[in-house]
Amino acid sequence: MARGKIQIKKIENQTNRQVTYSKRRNGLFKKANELTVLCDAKVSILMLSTTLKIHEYISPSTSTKQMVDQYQQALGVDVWNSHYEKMQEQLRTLKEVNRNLRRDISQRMGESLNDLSYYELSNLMEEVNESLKAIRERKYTVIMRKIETHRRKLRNCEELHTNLLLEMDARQEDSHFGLVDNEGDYHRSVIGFSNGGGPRILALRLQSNHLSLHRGSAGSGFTFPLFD
Amino acid sequence: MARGKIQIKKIENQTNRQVTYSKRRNGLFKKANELTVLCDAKVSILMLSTTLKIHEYISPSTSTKQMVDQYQQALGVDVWNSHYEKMQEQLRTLKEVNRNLRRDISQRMGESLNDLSYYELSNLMEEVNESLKAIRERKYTVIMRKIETHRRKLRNCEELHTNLLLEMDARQEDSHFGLVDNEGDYHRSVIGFSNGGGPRILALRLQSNHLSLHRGSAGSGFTFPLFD
DNA sequence: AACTATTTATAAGA
DNA sequence: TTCTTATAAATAGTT
Repeated sequence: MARGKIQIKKIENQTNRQVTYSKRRNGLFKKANELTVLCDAKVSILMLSTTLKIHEYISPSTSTKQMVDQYQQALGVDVWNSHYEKMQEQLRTLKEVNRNLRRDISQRMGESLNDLSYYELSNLMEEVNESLKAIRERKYTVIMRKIETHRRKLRNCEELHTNLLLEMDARQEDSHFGLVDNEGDYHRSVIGFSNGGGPRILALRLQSNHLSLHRGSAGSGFTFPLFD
Repeated sequence: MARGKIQIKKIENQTNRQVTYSKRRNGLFKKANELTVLCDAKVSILMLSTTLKIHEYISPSTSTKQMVDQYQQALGVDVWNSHYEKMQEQLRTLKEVNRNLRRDISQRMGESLNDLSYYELSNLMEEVNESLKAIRERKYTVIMRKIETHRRKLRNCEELHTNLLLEMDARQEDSHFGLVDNEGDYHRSVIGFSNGGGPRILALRLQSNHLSLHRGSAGSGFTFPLFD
């Protein structure tokens, strides 16, 4: 159309093609806009290049959505159908699965049993019984681990307590000779256990007390009247 | 653009406007097609005139539906379809519910217990135990009803059997006097129990036999070694 | 991105 | 609507 006529066929030179694409795209959009204004029409253009880039023109008075909606209304063709149908199918399936899950769970909870035969009830009972065993076992594991942890904590605290008592005794004995020297030692020893200062000391004493009460009631071999 | 420059603004003369619309529409479509061929691109044009007529151009290698699908996929926006959005929301919710149900059911089956605390395990165990009780109770109800039904059937059959025997005896006795009169009676009495003819009689006998065997092994008070 | 010779589109008229 | 045609606009090839 300028500096020589061209054949309307694919431009093989890639660079050239992209330049032409860009120029003519602008031309097309400009024409579309002129049409929009001159004729009070609505235009929607979607373009997809070989590089898979999308460009669109849409008349200012409308939107692509509106255009497509009007298009499909006029043509009676649901452009969204494929998506829509897939989603509906998904919804149906999910609802079905959901229903089944609810029925299952309900039966496992001992409800909605009226439709089950004797055979099915037997199977269900067997299964629930197995589940109960599994849960009981897991509970047992958890409580055993807890006990072990507590026992270890207790041993640590006892040790701490003993050490503290020894420290106290030693300090009381030493205090007859002089306060200044031993104040340093006192601090260092406490810090060795609690690695903080001031308020921590009170906390330590309370903890130790608390645990020794436990020890008194439980003895060396624990009993668990509430569990199992 | 010819025979005089024009302003790009709405053409007020209606006829003129429609002529221009038609001409420029063709021009636009021609350009779109050239672009399609020259640059191997895909173009979709939707146009809506003031007279509410829809015109479209679509590159031969694609379809409007496909273009719109690709457009929305590329933009990742489905905002323009409220219905679609609602469905997506629904899907999300359902999936979430589903996940929760699965977790719940899984835990009730004694699986996936690792994340549960001791307290939760206790509650779960209590619940499953309650469920087990409910199922056992239901099972008991079902079996009791079955037994009752069987007992009733048995009683009926015994009665039937007795009546049949009596009939047989009576018939044998009567046969000394004449066959014709009593054949009618015989049929009536059998029909009274089986309301069919011929082959049914054999069936009745077998059933009666079958049940009497049961009675022999179970006695008057049933025992159910397999149940509960 | 800018230029420009040339082609193409099209406004107005028929 | 379509054809004609003078002229505006678009653009291919070049820089």
